[in-house]
Order: sequence, then C-alpha cells, then structure tokens
Amino acid sequence: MSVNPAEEIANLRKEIEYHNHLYYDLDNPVLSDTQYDELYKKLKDLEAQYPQFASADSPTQKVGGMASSSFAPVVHATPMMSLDNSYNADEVRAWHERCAKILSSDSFEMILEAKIDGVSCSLTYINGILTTAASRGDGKTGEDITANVLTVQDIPHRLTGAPEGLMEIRGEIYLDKKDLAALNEKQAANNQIIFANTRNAAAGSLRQKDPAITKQRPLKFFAHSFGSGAIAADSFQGFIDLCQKWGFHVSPVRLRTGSIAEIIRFYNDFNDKRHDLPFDADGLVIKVNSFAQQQILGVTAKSPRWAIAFKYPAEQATTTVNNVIFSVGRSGVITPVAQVQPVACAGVTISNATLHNFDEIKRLGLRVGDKIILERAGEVIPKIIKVVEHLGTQDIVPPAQCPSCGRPVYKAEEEGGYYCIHPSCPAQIKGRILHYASRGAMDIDGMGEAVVDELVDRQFVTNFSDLYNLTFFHLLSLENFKEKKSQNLLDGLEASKKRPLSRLLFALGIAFVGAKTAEVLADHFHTLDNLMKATTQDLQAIPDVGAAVSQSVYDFFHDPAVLQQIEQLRQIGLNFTQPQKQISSRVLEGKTVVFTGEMEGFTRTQAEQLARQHGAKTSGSVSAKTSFVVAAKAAGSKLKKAQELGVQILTPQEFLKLIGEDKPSL
DNA sequence: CCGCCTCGAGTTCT
DNA sequence: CTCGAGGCGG
Repeated sequence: MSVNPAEEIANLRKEIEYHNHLYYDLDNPVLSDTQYDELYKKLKDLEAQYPQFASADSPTQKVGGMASSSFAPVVHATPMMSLDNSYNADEVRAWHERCAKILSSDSFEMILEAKIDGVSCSLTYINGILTTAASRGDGKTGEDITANVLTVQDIPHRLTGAPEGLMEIRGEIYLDKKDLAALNEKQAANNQIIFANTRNAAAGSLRQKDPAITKQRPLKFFAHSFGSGAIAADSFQGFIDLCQKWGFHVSPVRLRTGSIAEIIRFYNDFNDKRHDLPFDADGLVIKVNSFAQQQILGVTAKSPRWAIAFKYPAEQATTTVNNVIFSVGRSGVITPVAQVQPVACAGVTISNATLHNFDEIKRLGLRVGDKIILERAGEVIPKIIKVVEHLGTQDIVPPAQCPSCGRPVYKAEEEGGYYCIHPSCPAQIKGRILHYASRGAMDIDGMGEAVVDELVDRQFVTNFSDLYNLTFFHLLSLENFKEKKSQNLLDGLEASKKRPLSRLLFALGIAFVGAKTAEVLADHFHTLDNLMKATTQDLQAIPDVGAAVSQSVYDFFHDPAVLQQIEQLRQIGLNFTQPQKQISSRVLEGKTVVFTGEMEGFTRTQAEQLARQHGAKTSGSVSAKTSFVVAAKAAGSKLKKAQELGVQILTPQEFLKLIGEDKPSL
C-alpha cells in the first residue's frame, strides 16, 4: 500500500498529538511507551526523508505534550529534557561508541541508576527553601503543583548547606506497588477510578485540586538530576552525594563503571530483580559521570547526549482484533481465538490470543475491529485485558456449525460451553493424534503438528493404530519428506511401541486422566488387561482416584470403539505392561519435592524421575506440604512461593549430593 | 460442607 | 502459567 508521504506525516502527527493528550492531559495513555516510541520514530524517519514537509508544529519539535490549563504555568529556569530510549544492547553500545568518539576515549566512567516509573518534577529552592514545584509539561513550561508536592513526605522543605540563590532539583514522584494496590482497593470501595499502574496513580494524585486528597496518597520522591543552580560537585556521583546530605532519597540501585559490558550484564540481571523491588522500574538510566565530559558531549534539541534510558520491553501492548476464529480441541471444545494485528510484547510478536470462552467475550464487550490492550506479564500466554476503543461493529457469535466438520454445534446447558460431539471430526482426530504423539505421552519423534495435519487431511490416519500401519511410501508422499525424514518417523513409531503402560494410558486421552493419574493407575494394575477388568469400586480404592475419575476410566474401557482400538494396538505389538519401579535408595522416603528453573545437563522430567527413584513424591506446585524445592537458574513463581512459605530451597548440586550422586544417572 | 492441595486441560512462540 | 475442579482431610 503506497500512501503519499505528506498525508502519512500529517496522520502520524495527528495520532501522536492525540496520544500526547491522553498521556499528559488525561493521565490515561492507551499506548505503551514502546508503542509510542515506535510511532514517534516512524514520524521522525519520514520527516528526515522528506525535509520539505518539516514543520515547527510537529510533535518531534516539542519535548512533550501541552501543559494542562487547570494549574498555573511555570517556566523552568532550565528546560527539562527527556532522555533518548534504547531497548537492547546494540543500541546502548552504539550510544557508548558515539560518546567515545566525541570524547576521543573509550574509557570514561558511567553511573547506572534505576529508571523509576513515575512523574517527573522540578523543585525550585531559593536559598535552600522550597518555593515552587512544577511538572515537566512540554519541557519549557510546566504546571505549578507546589501545593500538592508540599504534601509529599519525602521532599525536604528546607535544605541545610544548600547553595545561595536559585537551584532546581529534579526527580521522580512515584507510588510504591503495594500502595497502588491499597489505593485501588479504596478507590473500588468508593466506586472511583481504578488506576492501571503506579505512574497513572502518581500523576492522578498530583493533579488533584484539593491538596488534602494528595496528602492521603503515600507519594514518594527520588532525586536524579538538576536544572539551574550552583552545584558544588564535578561529577554526577558528587551530585548524588550532595542530594543525600540534603536529605533527598536517590535511586537505591546504582552501578559505577567504565565498562559497557558490565552495564549490559547488570541490565540482564536486573530484569529479574526489578520485580521484587517495592516500586515499578521500567529500565535503567545510564549517565556519563564527569560533568566536564558531559559538557563536551552536550545536548541535542530534545535530550542530552551524555545520558540514555535503557528500557525493558513493555509487557502490555495495544493492537487491533482483525478476526475471531473458532478452534476445536481434542475433546471437541470450541474455543474462540482472537487474531490480532501482530504486535511486539515482552520480547515476542503476538498474533493470536485465546478468548477462552464466550463469557470472556461478553465480559470484554469485544467486537471484531476493536482496539485492545493485551498483556504477557510474567505469564507466557497472551491475554486481552480490555477494549480501549470500540471501532468494530461486528458482534462475535458462537458458530452454529463446527468449523472443522460442519456438523451442528452442541451447547452444554449448564457450563455454557460449545462442543462438537462427533468423534470423527478432523480437528478432534488431529488433536487426539497430536496428544498421543506428544512428549509426555508416546513421544514419537518427527510427528509435529504439520505432519499430523497432513496425515489426517489425506485420511492416512483416523485413529491411533493407523499410525503403525503407515508405510515408507505413505511417508515419502508427504510434503518435504524424503528417505531420511521418512525413516526417522518410522523409527520414532517403532520406539513408541515399547513405552511403559503409564505413557500409553496418558496418550489414550481418557477424561480426567493426565500424566500423574496414568502413572498411579499403571503402577497399581501393572497390565492394561488388569485395568480393563477393574470395577469402579476397584478403582475408587486407589488413593487420589475418586468418583469422577473412576467413572471416566470405567466408561472408557466399556466403549466398543475403544476396545476395538486396543485389540488393534495389541496385534501391532504395543507394550501393555508397566515395569517395576526401580528404587535406588530410600533417602527421600516421605518427602515431597518440587523442581523449578532450567537445570544444566538434565530436564525437569528426568530430575523428577531421579527423585522418585530415591523414594520421593514429586509435584508441580509448592505448598506447605512441600519438603523442599530444587531451584535452578531462571526459576520463577515457584521459588517465590517457597520463600513465602519458608520451604527449604536447594540448588541442583545440593539435591544430587543429597541422593548421593555427583552426576545424574539416567 | 469448606478449604487446601493437586492435577488436568488449554494455549503461545521461538 | 493459570484457571477450574477433583480428591480428601478436618
């Protein structure tokens, strides 16, 4: 699509101004910072490419949005600049190289601080007495928020030993995460606006007409720079020392170094740690330490060359819902899935987001074409948080026919879910086969989604036993399959025949029987034939097997179609028995162990097997009953839970030592 | 009957 | 990873 550049530039300017308005005037941005920066960069690039369309009115020529009219304007003695943003190591290295070039030296000292997500503020002291507090506004002129800022406990009203005359101390006014949660609880109880994040809450609190309300908000301040004033220091570190002497809080995170490699290492480490800090930090700020060097580097129209923000990718993103499709799972459940305009979020590009069910669509009020916010915070799976703009007109209605087989959809009366109840539905067959071949089940090498799709579409396979009747020539006819891949898949199928009974039971896809229950059943009955003869009473006698599970298992093995499948698999020569559990020792007898994080040299499944060989029970979740957690690197919420509950935490090395092995024997 | 502890099931991207 | 729900102890 080719658009005329003048028009595109005009559109971008309008869009950016609209978002400036949302951000600065309404304290309610719909774009994440990353998204905004992308728009901004696009405009800047276009303006550079077509200088004939340059304009002094363009948002690229101003620092921020317009100051709101409800507070008196204050002209900053020295303009408040913003910082250039970077999002990856390459951009930071490029910044460092540029500095090195201008300074004619690549060994200069830098200071790294946390970039706290709040509202920037300039405090004017005259002869050490706080006289004015101003918001940033457009950088040149801000708003007079003195009355509100005077209620912030962190900010000293009088400085001892401050320089004579005027001095502007700049910093960030912010709210701690726990204070946001408490505030939102109160807001909800009083039917007031819920703040989306700490920055919005801080901005909203400073914007109050009545300082008494601001006073109730536990706002905090930390100093990070200065405007005009005779600062008795020759470096940024010296300035920070002075600030502390005067009683200002400063960033609790600080690194002083000449090494850009060390900064990048710190950035990577800090990504995990920042979530445990009491405040929101969306990145780090890097500054050249020496004021003399800062002066050599100078400033551009918008930002100093001697500093750069090193930000983390946003965990939320704004995009548009292009379409909603309906997927059919292996059990026949029909799930609506939103196809969105691909958007970068938390380091990956999101193009699909599940909507779970139709209640969720109703709750969101979602229509195709709407602008939405989605999130991938902490979790892996994208979730649509809310609709920000109702641009769509097309309502999303449950399909009357199954999108895969076209037969009528069945609506469950009670649960409100929609199902395709025909076992011969291609989507269900694909789901069942894929599950059968999956890693935790029969673990068939070379059977991925694409292969299963083709095998089912070409009707080579409609049930599990068909897999073992595939010939070399069937496989050769598949897309991208030659001798090598065909033989690999045949080998994978052959290997799967020997899997223990527990895996086969899991692979069959019996309702309520997952990997764990399958293992319990296999260990108890030893052979498939014993299990098939079991009554519901026999089954319920087993620990962890109750009414629902026993009925499901019983029904499954009394379905004629299932019995026929099992006979086929028996003919083919599949293993129907469970090997005796091998016991290496009983050192972990009575213990319940949970593994988390990426261990070196072995997988979590292998580690769990190892623990069980030594008599332990293993579990996927941490509770008060957990004996200890083995945490490797990149451990997440389970480690946190263990710390909260005071559960003992071991390293993988300590675990191996405990069971008397220095290397995992597998 | 309630609450805790687990497991099962669905789901995304590289 | 999270949600929903089965199993079970109190």
